[in-house]
Amino acid sequence: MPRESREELTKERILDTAEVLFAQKGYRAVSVREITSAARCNLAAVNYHFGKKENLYLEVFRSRWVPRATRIRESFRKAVAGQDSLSPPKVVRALAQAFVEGPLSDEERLRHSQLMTREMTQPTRAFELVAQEVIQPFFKEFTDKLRSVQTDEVGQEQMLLNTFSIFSMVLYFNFARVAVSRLTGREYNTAFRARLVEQITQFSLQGLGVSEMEA
Amino acid sequence: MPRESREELTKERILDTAEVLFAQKGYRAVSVREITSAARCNLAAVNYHFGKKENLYLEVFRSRWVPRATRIRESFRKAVAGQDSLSPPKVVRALAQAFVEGPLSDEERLRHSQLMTREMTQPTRAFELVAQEVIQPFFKEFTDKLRSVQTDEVGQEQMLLNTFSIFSMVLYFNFARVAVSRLTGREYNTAFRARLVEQITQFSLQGLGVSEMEA
DNA sequence: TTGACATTCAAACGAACGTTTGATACAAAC
DNA sequence: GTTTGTATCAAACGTTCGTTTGAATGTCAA
Repeated sequence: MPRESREELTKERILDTAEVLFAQKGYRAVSVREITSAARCNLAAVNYHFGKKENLYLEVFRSRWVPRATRIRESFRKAVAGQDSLSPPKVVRALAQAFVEGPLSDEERLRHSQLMTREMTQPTRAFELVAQEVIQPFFKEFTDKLRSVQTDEVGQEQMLLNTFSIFSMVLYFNFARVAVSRLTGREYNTAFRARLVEQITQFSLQGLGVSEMEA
Repeated sequence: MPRESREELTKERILDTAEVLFAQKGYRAVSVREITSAARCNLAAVNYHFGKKENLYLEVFRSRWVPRATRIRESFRKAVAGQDSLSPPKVVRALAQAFVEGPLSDEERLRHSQLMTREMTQPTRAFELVAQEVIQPFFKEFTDKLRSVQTDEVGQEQMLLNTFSIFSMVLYFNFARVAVSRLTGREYNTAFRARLVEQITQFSLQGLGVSEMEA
């Protein structure tokens, strides 16, 4: 086997597998043995490639989660850049779409918000990474964009809280699928996701005090 | 020692301790040894009183979480019952207040939403309990109350999604304290909680399409 | 006082955990 | 052909886990 390509393969396989399992069950509930056997490699491979389990968890965020978040962000950026004339409804809808219907597959989306929710409820060393490299810049970009097209003056803190409100819906409708599905009786298929984008967009726009003239 | 009172004491101490630890760290991250030593009792006490660790977790929800949810619900019920004339703003504000400023202490509130968020992201056997005995009836009570004072006709599913939207904010501002505090630079004190109630109320009312004439 | 029952306790059980070790295989460098 | 460095592997390390055991303690009814 070539010296580097095969190393890469195993390492990548471990990262892919670990991300899925960590998202599904959480850090503590996943054993190194479970990861390595699912990734079809030896138990010692984790310690060889990452030193210890905790480093693997961090590397999952660095090499998988952050890039995915970047894809979402770029999806939002392109959506607003592609418009002739921008308006608050368009900006908000672009955000909701980027997260709920965006570039991610459905599995990816679930994994993404599961990992994120975990770090928000019980932050580990990965939270710093998430906050600094993703949440903070993304929040800034969104609020800046929104402020640039909003007519009435809105304070910094008010703007931030509004963003949190919108964000809470986006996150909730992703991570609380079980509860939402159970209570609405609807599955998370394409139609329902489109419905959720509509809900988030409309509710947020009105929440922001914007009349919904244009789509 | 009297035969029953002391049994109660140990059992109750275990439940209190277990709830705090489960909420903070999650089921897997808390060991039986950690619980029993924090509750100042013997390791075997958990298995004697609850059979096994999993049963203890369930009993925490039965004997601690559900009653607390009931207290929140009654706080909401009294708030709307105490009004002379009801209006959507009053109903929504009653909900936000019940959750964010309600009958719970700040620690209790955090514990409560931590446990709930955990069950929503990765449901265990406790989720059925939470869904059946708390979420479903509370959602029904809230939507019924809101529908009774709303002028325009709103469909069942739309109503449910609106409730989810409101609920997502309530939950998010509780469980994502770390992120919210970090990004707003504000601590979760009385003043900020009042600010959050205002945010949730106003955002939701507008989201519901209600003009905010009365407080 | 005696017997039955409830509760606590120290000690140990086997299983699973994260991590380490030393041997082995193999490709590239000399 | 020998050496060097990388990657994989089975096996074992010591620790911690949930659970069990059996003796000890205390309480109350008979």
